[in-house]
Amino acid sequence: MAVTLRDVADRAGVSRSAVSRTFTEGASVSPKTRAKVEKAALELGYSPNALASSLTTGRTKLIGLVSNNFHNPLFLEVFDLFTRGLQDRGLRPLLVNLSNETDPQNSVRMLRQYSVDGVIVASSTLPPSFAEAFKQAGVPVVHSFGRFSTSPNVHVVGIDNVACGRMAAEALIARGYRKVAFLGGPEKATSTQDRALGFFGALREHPEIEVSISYASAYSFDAGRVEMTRLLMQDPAQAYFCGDDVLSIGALSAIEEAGLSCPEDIGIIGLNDMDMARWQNIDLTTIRQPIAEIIGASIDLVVGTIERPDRHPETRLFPCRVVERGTLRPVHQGAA
Amino acid sequence: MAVTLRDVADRAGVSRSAVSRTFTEGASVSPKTRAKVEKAALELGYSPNALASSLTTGRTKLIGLVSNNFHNPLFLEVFDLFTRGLQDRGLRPLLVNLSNETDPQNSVRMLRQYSVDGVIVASSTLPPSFAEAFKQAGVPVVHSFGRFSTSPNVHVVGIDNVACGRMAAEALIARGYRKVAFLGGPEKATSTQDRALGFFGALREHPEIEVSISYASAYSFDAGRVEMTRLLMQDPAQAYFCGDDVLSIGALSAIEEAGLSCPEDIGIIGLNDMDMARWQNIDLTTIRQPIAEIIGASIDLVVGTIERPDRHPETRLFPCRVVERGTLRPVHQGAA
DNA sequence: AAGCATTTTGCAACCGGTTGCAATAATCCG
DNA sequence: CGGATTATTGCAACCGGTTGCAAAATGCTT
Repeated sequence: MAVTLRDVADRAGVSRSAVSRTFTEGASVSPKTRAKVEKAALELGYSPNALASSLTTGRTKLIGLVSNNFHNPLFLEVFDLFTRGLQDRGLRPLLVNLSNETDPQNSVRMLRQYSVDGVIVASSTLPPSFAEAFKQAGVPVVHSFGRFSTSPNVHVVGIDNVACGRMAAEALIARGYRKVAFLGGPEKATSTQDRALGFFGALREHPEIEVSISYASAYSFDAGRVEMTRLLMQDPAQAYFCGDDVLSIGALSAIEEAGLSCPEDIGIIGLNDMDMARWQNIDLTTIRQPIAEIIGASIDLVVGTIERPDRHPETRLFPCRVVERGTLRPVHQGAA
Repeated sequence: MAVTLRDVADRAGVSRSAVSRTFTEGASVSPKTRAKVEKAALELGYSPNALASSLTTGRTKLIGLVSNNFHNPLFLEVFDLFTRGLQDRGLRPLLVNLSNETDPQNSVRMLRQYSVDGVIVASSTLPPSFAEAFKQAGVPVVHSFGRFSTSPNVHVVGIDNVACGRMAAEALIARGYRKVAFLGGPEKATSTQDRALGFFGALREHPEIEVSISYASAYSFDAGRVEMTRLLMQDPAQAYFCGDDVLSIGALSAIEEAGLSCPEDIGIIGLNDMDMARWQNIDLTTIRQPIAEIIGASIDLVVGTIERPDRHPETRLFPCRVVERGTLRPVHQGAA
């Protein structure tokens, strides 16, 4: 069936070790035998079995990529960058979809059965304990898009959600809004809590500004739309900081449907800056998460931890910035 | 380090074979030894190494999932369904991102090194030769979202693009549009060509309707917007059949920006029915691809081919249907 | 209790590679 | 050219499992 080491060795008239060595970086083979082996390998169409070699080397170059965000368009970009980044380093992503799974143990067991070299948990909604379960099992792990912690148990890469909340508040203040609100994602998500913390923290210094809070049931278009529809029936704020871009677009839809317009009647600022946010018929003012940097750092960390497993857990947070578009009125208008 | 078969065997006081058999479906083990083994395994936290066993069984339960569509939101749904569907059958997707790759040989080699049991090529833009390269290499393969062929070399699952083109034309005719156009994706993509064929085929029976054709440079928002902007400066049609939903949204953006409105001034019908199409502020009339069925069938086929490798190549096409929303005027208005 | 059919079990070889070690070959040096 | 040094090579054991086969144990029948 498949052509093996032995076949090549026979045809080249050398030992199996010789063949193995020609395909092993930095092993000792004479140019002569190498040539013979390569010729035979080419003729037979041989390429070494990565799984068999992993048995002795202990490395599979497989990386578990675990996520539960298969409904947020941002994550298509995330998967794109992760797969490309891993491939560029000769690593292979084994994708795990956690959509209706909550217990980490199944994933841990499965990924250990496949001897993954490391795991990347890419999710802002999974609890820290999820990634920690991998660490517990002795698998190098980093939690991407995770929550900041001063004494982390695992590597965490992401953004400073508290700072983002503050940044959003400041953006609204600078534009002269006097009645603002936080329209968060699911209340229990730690990212939501952190952002609320920053948001209200910044506003505490501005007692003249009226603030309120509510939560959408999910980071989704529908949830954003439903919640904004509800808010509009009461006494809406002048501007909202929404949990993420998808939620924001749902809110925009509700605003439009109510015959109001943005930013004239109500301002919206989102978070993520997914590709779609720049589409001219959406044109969402939002806070940009530098996902390429986050993903690059995540890969660096997991690779680093594979090389030095005892490496100290580390948190890397990347700065975000407001991307000015069309759903918030310009700054100068609101100058006091 | 990791706990192995031998450790369990020692602790349970049985042979290694006994342990192996307890973890092998349908092997002969007495209840007594099974109990001993399970106890020991539990105490040690043992779970069998899938890769080691694949060496002898010849099955890895790894499936290569190959795609180059990491910028079309539809494919997030596609990846979600594929990963879930594969997981449900105990298979593991090894994701391969082909974004800037055109030569299949690298992917073939890599996936063979990992002894994948099968490969799913999920792409509407890759040529048939890509999937065929896997077949050539003896790897069971199915091309999802591929092109119809009467004598296929590999399994193909998708939609009948010619029929979709026809369906789009009929939808426009039924709504009384007298001047219609095809706004395709990249001209060289076979899906584009097939749809154009169906579109113009249906319109041939209606010589009273004026038709024209143009192509966007990619299946992307920007490309759709650019092309529609160009079209609007000339003598635009009353309605357009766009290559896909993303392209359509780009076109909508251009129409809106030109101060025109949809469907009053210009009608648009897309293709795919990705989740976003139903968002009320997009509300795109489109042709629905039944992606869940396509993906289910793809998985069935790849699994079937793994079991019977000599299975005859097969093409499965699923019917599409028009999803009535807000970017085409209603049917009755246009009744002759 | 003996005789026979069935299960259960362990041995050992094997899956496709890697690698330490000792033997062999090549190279260098005076 | 001989001896010392270094590079190359093959053997054999091993990685963590599976499996055919024959021996041992069990169950059944009379």
